[in-house]
Amino acid sequence: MNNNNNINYSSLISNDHETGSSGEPLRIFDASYNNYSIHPNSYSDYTPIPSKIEAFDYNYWPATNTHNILANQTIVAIDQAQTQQSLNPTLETLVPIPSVQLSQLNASATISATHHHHHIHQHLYPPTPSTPPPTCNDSSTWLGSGNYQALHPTPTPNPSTYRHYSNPCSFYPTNNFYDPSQPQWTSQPTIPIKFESSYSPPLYFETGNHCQEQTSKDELSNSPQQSNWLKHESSHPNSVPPKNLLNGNQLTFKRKTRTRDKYRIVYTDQQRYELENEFNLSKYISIPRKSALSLTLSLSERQIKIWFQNRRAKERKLNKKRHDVTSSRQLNNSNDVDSPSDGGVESPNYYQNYTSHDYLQQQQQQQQQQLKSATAEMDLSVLWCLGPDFDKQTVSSLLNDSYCVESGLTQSITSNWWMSSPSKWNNSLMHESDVYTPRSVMNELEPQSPTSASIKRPLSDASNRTISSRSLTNSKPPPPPPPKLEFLTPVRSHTPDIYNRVSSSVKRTRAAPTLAPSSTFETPPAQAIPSASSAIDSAEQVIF
DNA sequence: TTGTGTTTTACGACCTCC
DNA sequence: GGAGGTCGTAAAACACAA
Repeated sequence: MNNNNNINYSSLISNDHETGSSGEPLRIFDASYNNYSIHPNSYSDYTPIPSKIEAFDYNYWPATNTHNILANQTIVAIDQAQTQQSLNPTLETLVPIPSVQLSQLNASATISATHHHHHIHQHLYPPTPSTPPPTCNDSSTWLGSGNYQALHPTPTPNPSTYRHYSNPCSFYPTNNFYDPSQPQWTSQPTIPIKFESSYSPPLYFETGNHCQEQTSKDELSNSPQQSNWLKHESSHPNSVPPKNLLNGNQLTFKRKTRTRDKYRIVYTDQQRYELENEFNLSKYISIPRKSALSLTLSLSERQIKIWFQNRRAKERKLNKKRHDVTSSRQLNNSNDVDSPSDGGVESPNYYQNYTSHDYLQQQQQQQQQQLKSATAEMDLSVLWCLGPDFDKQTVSSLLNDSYCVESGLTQSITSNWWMSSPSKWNNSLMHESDVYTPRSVMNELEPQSPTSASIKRPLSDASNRTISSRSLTNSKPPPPPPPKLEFLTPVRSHTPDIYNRVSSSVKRTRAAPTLAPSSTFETPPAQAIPSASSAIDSAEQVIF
């Protein structure tokens, strides 16, 4: 399979290569990031969260306002100096740090290793942290006084002993570094590094044991022997690997298995939140966006890609579940229309009949029950901003954080805080060329019509590639969007239903490939973006 | 505290497209 | 052949009832 891949491990680390190759400079967080509060989609169903799996369903994740909260310029202002001081000069040169530079950049050694087979192309766990792991008391981490993780109740295990790889503190890079206690924590240069050689030109490579824990099978399969063993090992977990896999040389091969305790990490709420935001805006991440998110969240691009894959799978699962429930309901509908036979899953009709008033009421009840605290008078829109997947303590902590409330939360619900129209944006704050911008903002800036998008985002953007290429062979119009459901949110979205960029109805199915490949392959960017883009265009015409 | 079910990361196999 | 897609699944992390 990939036996002939003689990986030059000395050339695996580079700075963000994709950015350079794509021609689209990285956009680091921008102050205007905070300004976007348009709920990214008008897919406004509401689910009373009967189960956790429904939490993100129908995309009522409050992309905008949560951004407002968590990336609030005021909140992170304190961090600016520290962050920029600690940033390495290279990064500063490449990406002028905006005021809302996410401060994890100073340790954003998002490093992924080479892979040479399919999507095994990126290490998930970079081997070389650039700085010692920050402590949870590190004031230079997220959100300054609104320190995110300080608000997050995730316990802080002893790094030397913790076995679960929840972030020991707020720093994202800890997600990527399995073992912060390793000596290299203190011995490596402070260089944010990406480690994904599928695109990257070689810069340098740090050999040593730090790669051992994080290297995947395929990535290490640089010899037939190793490959064969790894293949064999997958079915014989207890077999003994060849010696050269254990301690052969500097590249001490040690398989990363799924059976070892170091199996997966848990993303922080902030990371998940950003990913959810991106997902709400587009079910498929483009290469530039992936690169930007990678840098911003200190996750490898592979992690982001896999997260999106898993997220789509979750969406499909939910849709299927919903469809099944709807079908069963229809069967039983003649006898008992109101029978609560959903088991917690709502039909589309349910969503349609579920008004925002109901939502607010239920949200209020839920939160009052959950918090059981002085938050009885909380502004529901604040809670809404936090999204469904923030745990109760996080919500409570944020609500009780006066700094947060004063600087971000309350602002997020005011009508004039968010400048919904791009024309209102301060151009001095928007330098898209060097500033990471949420996709929702990008959408406002760059309506992704098939023409303009493909021009503005050339080759590196897979979405646009598919727009320009696949759409040529796909004469079938995109499927009609599902019925939109009204959901009056505290900040009413202007954005059209980007959800419909991905239509599960055109999903390619392996079991029944009855349609022509060009029309059955799930290529949402190709099939859906044009319609969504035109909708965006028309929506912006309304806005302006 | 423990058992159990669910959700979240991550991977492998296999697919299509370019 | 490489990219990213889905699908199925492993296993950690988590939630919650008993």
